[in-house]
Amino acid sequence: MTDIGSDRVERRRRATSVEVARLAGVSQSAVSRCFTVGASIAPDTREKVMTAARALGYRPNVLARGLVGSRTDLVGVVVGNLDTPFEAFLFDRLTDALAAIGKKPLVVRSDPAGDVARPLLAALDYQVDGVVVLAGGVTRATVDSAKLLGVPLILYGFVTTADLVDCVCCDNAAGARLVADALLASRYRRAAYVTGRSSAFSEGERRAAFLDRMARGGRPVVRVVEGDYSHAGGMRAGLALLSAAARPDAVFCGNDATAFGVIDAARRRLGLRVPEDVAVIGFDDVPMAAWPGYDLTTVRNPVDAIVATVRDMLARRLADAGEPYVVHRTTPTLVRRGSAAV
Amino acid sequence: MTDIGSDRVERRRRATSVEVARLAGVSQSAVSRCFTVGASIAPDTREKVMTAARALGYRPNVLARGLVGSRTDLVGVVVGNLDTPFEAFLFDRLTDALAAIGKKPLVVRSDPAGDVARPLLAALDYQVDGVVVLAGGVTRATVDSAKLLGVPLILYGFVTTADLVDCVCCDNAAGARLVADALLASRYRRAAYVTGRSSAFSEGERRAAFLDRMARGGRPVVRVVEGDYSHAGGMRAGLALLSAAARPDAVFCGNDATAFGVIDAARRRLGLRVPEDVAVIGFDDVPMAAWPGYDLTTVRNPVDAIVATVRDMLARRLADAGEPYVVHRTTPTLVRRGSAAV
DNA sequence: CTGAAAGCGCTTACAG
DNA sequence: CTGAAAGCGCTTACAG
Repeated sequence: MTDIGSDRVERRRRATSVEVARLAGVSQSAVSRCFTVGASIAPDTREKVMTAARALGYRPNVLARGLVGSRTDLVGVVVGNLDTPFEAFLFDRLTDALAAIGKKPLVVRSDPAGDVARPLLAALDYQVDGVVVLAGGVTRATVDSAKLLGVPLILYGFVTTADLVDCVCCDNAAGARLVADALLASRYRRAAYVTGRSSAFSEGERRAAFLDRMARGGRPVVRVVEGDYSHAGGMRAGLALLSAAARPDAVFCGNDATAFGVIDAARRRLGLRVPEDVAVIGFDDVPMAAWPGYDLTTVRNPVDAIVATVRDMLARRLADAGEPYVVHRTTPTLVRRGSAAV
Repeated sequence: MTDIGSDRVERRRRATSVEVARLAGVSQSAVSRCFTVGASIAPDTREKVMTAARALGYRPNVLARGLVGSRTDLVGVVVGNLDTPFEAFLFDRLTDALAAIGKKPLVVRSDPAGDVARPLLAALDYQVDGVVVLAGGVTRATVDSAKLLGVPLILYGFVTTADLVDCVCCDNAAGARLVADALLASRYRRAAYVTGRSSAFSEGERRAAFLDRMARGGRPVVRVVEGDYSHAGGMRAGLALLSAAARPDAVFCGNDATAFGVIDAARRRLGLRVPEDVAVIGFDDVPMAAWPGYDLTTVRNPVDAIVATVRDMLARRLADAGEPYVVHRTTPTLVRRGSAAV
C-alpha cells in the first residue's frame, strides 16, 4: 500500500432543516414543505428557502423522513447468487426499473440454503416500502410477517397458494412444451433432460411438462440426469449422457448455463458436433445464448416483461394495498438458433 | 393475470420498544439496552424483556436507531451495468463480503454517462456508513461532498490523486506487461490490441503498458482497434482485425468479454483456428474464461483479493476515520489456457 | 400560506 | 443496574 496523504478532514454534520430555516428567516415547517411534493408554499418563500438550502448544501435526511411514517423509497431485494448469467441480467434490469420509479434497492442475500425469512426480516427492519424476492420460495409464516406489516411482497419465479403475495413467474410448462413440440416435429428421436436444482420451483414445472409432452408425443425421454443450473453441472451431465453407449441425440436443459456446459462437454470433451450429432436446447435466453460461440436454441424467459410486471405490481400495491392478489405468468417463446435443428 | 384471492390483511404496526417495555414491566431504556451490544443490563431483566419482545415480534426500527446518530449499517454501492460478467462477479462477492461484516448494500446505479455524483448523494441521503464505488471515476467535488460528511469513500478500479478516498485497483500495467512478456517469448510475431472503453481508467493503463513493452521488446503492436468492453465490440474488432490482408497472429483484449467476441469472430465467422492461426488473450479471468468453449488465456484480476481489501479498508476507516488514505494495487497473474500458445 | 407543537422510535448521557 | 428525560431531523395535523 502506498500512502498518498493524511490530511484529516473535519467531520462536518449535514445541514438540517432548522439551520436552513434560520438562514432563510422562515419556520422549519416551511423548509419541510419546500421538500414535500404537493405541499402549499408561497413562491417567494420557496425561493428564500431554496437559496438557503443551496448555500448550506441541504438535503433532507431520508431516515428522519422515513421515521415519521411516510415512505422510505427503499425496496428490499432478496437474491441468491448473482454470478449466474440469468440472475445477474434480471437483477440488472430490476434495479434499473426500481430506480425509474424512485425506489432504491436494499440488497439482502438469501443464504445458500435458500432461506428467505431472515433476509426478509432484515429488510423490514429498514422500513422498506416493499420487498421483491428473486430467489427461492417463501413459507406461509414468512409471508405473514411481511403482510402483517403491510409491506407488499412480490415473488419472482415462485408461485404460492398463499394469497397474500403477488407472484410473477414464467409459464415454465408452456416453455417446456414448446421445446417438446419442436423436438417431436424434428428428426431427433432420443431426447434426454438435464434437470436444474431439484429444489427449485421452476425445475418441477419444466421437467414435468417436458416429460409428459414427449411421452404423449410418442417419443418418451430416454434419460434424465441431474444438473444444478450451473455450467459445471451441465458439463458433468453432458459427459455422463453423451459418453454412454446409446447416447441421446437431443438434450433439453433446465437453463442456459447448463446447456452451455452440455455443449462444451459434447464439442470440447467428446468431439461431437452440435447440432449434427446432438441437439442442445436451453431455457432463459441469457444474452450469451446469442453469442456465436454457443448460438443456443432456447426458451426465452422474457426479462423485460418480468421486470415491467414486478415494477407495475409494486407501484399498484403501493397506491392501493387492498387490490386482489395476483399471479402473473409471463409467456415464453422458442428462440431457434444453431444448437438444434428444430 | 389470475386472481387467487382478495382477503385484506389488517395493516398492523410493528411493535415498539415502549410496548415491549410495558409488557415486560420495565422502562423503555431497558428494552433499548437489551438490543444494544455492550450495554449493561441485569440477566433477569434481559430475560423479561426478551420474552416480551418475542411475544410481540419486536425488532428495533433501524431507521430510528440510525437517526440518533450511531450507525445505519447501510453501505452505498455505486455500480454501472451489472449484466457484464466481471461486474456481476465482483458485485456478487462484494455484497457477500459486506454482509459478512453486517453491512447492507444500498445499490445506486450510476447513469450511463458514468456520473457518480448523483448516485453518491442519493446514498448519503440515507446516512450510509460508507460508499463503495465500483463504476467510473469521481471528481474532486464529489469526493469532498462525501468527506465533509465524514463518510468513508472507497473506489474500485480508479486511482485518484485526491487524497480523501481509499482506492483499490488492479495493477493494470503489470498485468499488461505479463501479456507482453509472454508474447515476446512466444512464436507470435504480429500482436494487435483491442481497447476497452476509452473513458475507463483501466483502459489507459493497460494500453499504454502493453504498447510500451511490446515496442521495447522489438515487436511493436501492429494495430490498435477500438472495443468497448463488450462481446459485440470484440466481435466487430475481431472481424476488422482478422479479415484484413495482413492479419495479426495475436490479439490482446481490454477485457475477457472482448476476447470472447474476438474468439467468436475468428472461429465462427472467419474459420480461423485459435490458438494456431491467432492467439487471443483477455483481462480479468471471469469464471467463464475457464469454460472449455473459450478456454481463455487471460490476466487474473483477483476479485477475492479486491473484495477483501475493500472490506478491510471500510472496516478500518469505520473504526478510525483518521487513518492515512491509501491506494492499494492488487497483483495480477497470467493464467495460461488454450487460447494462446504462450 | 404560515408557524408552533406534537410525535415518529429509538439512543444516550444523567442521576440514582 | 435502572429509569426519566432530552434529543436525533423530520412530517403532519392544527390554528391562525
